[in-house]
Amino acid sequence: MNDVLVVDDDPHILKALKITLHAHGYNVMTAPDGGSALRSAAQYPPDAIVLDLGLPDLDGTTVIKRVRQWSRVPILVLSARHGSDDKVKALDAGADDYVTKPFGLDELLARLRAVQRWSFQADEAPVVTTASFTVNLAMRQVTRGGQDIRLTPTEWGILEILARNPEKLVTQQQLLTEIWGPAYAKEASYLRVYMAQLRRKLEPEPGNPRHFLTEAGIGYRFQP
Amino acid sequence: MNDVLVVDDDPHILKALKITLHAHGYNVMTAPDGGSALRSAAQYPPDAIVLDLGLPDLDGTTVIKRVRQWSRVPILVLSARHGSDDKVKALDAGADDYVTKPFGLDELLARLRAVQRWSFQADEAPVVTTASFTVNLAMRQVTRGGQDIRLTPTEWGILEILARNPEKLVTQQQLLTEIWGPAYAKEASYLRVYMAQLRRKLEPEPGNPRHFLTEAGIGYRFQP
DNA sequence: GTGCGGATGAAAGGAACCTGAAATGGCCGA
DNA sequence: TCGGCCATTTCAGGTTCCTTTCATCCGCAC
Repeated sequence: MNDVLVVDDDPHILKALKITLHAHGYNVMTAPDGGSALRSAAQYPPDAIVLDLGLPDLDGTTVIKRVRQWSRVPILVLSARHGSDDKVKALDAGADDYVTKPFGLDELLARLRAVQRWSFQADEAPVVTTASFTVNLAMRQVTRGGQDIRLTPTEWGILEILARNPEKLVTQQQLLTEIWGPAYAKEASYLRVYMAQLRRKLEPEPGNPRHFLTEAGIGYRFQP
Repeated sequence: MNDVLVVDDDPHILKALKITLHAHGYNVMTAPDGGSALRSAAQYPPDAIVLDLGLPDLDGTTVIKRVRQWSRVPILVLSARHGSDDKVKALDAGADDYVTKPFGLDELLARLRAVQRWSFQADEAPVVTTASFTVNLAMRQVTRGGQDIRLTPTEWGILEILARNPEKLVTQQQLLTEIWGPAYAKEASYLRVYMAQLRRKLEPEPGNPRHFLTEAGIGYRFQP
């Protein structure tokens, strides 16, 4: 709930914002231009975007419109331009707030809190179903034969990644780095422990898995 | 969807705003001070409020807080004061945007559209009922066996978030950042204190909760 | 058939973490 | 001054995680 993507072409401002936001508990990602901002937002969807309008590659409103095609994440625009024309365009493109430079950091933080208040409860409900169980990603809930299955945080982390990539082969490194961090990329035995627990809780026949398939030496595949 | 309540003590501004907004398709109600604004908003709930901070009777942030006790209607603040302190206070009291005078009418209209975008989708059931108690989100009231239950502001904040997301798993971070701010995202022990108080007040068997379920290491789930 | 290496699944123990309950001091408004 | 609310800490009990060990399985070369 605290991932913020900050987009600005000035590295000094980028750094200053990163430090300030981090000091207030946000987990900050940065991008220096529109293209990388869009890529970053697609790969790691943030919970808010702070966007400078004066980018080297893309027009600011273009970035807003592109993001709005697939996400309703709150967008807070920073700009040096005071013209009301720019403000109207950015806001109507889908921005949620517009702050002109220079701005107070207190104000920026307060506005960030304000735009985040709304978004918190507005996300979609993707559901993945198999013959044996159902995974509700938004509710973070797994049901099997009408019964709720209790999963530990680590078990859920693995299941979530697999369920978001059905039928795709997910490598051990991907899972390890996502859940334990890059330093654990070689600890494949951890995966075996938790895959076994997932199978025990969800597979009808844990010894002969039908949904969590092992690809020896490479990774795992989730078969709905 | 177009009823706007405009609050300002200057009759000229009031009239000018009324004409402008009306010309853009809004149905405008007006109030010259905080007291009548609150009465008007309660009697004819508007779809947005444009609020001048410099009112003769009540402090602006007081008006915002009072409205927020029972409504999430978008509030757009107008003010002559540029100080960031006023902005932060108003935004944290529950305002959705803050415009300093003098402002362009185009900008005001664009910001009004921006804050209204969110409220479109926010018409959830204002009353949540469980086997043991009833939560009235709009009236900020909890009843149990016909008796009103008194909740402290923090307790209510937590209950409100959980009740607006029934059956969904709400993470500790979500609760902490919503209520205490992002900097407190790690203080999970605060949550335990207030969840225990909520359970004591609302659960039939506080030691064995049926409605406020703990998901160890992740968060809490509200089961109606 | 036999031996071998790499990888897998099962099991287990202690460490680390999470939880609910309770208690304390500070702050603020009545 | 008092009472209510809040922030913060401590503690015991329980759960989850990390890590290692061991038997098994599979493909492959000899």
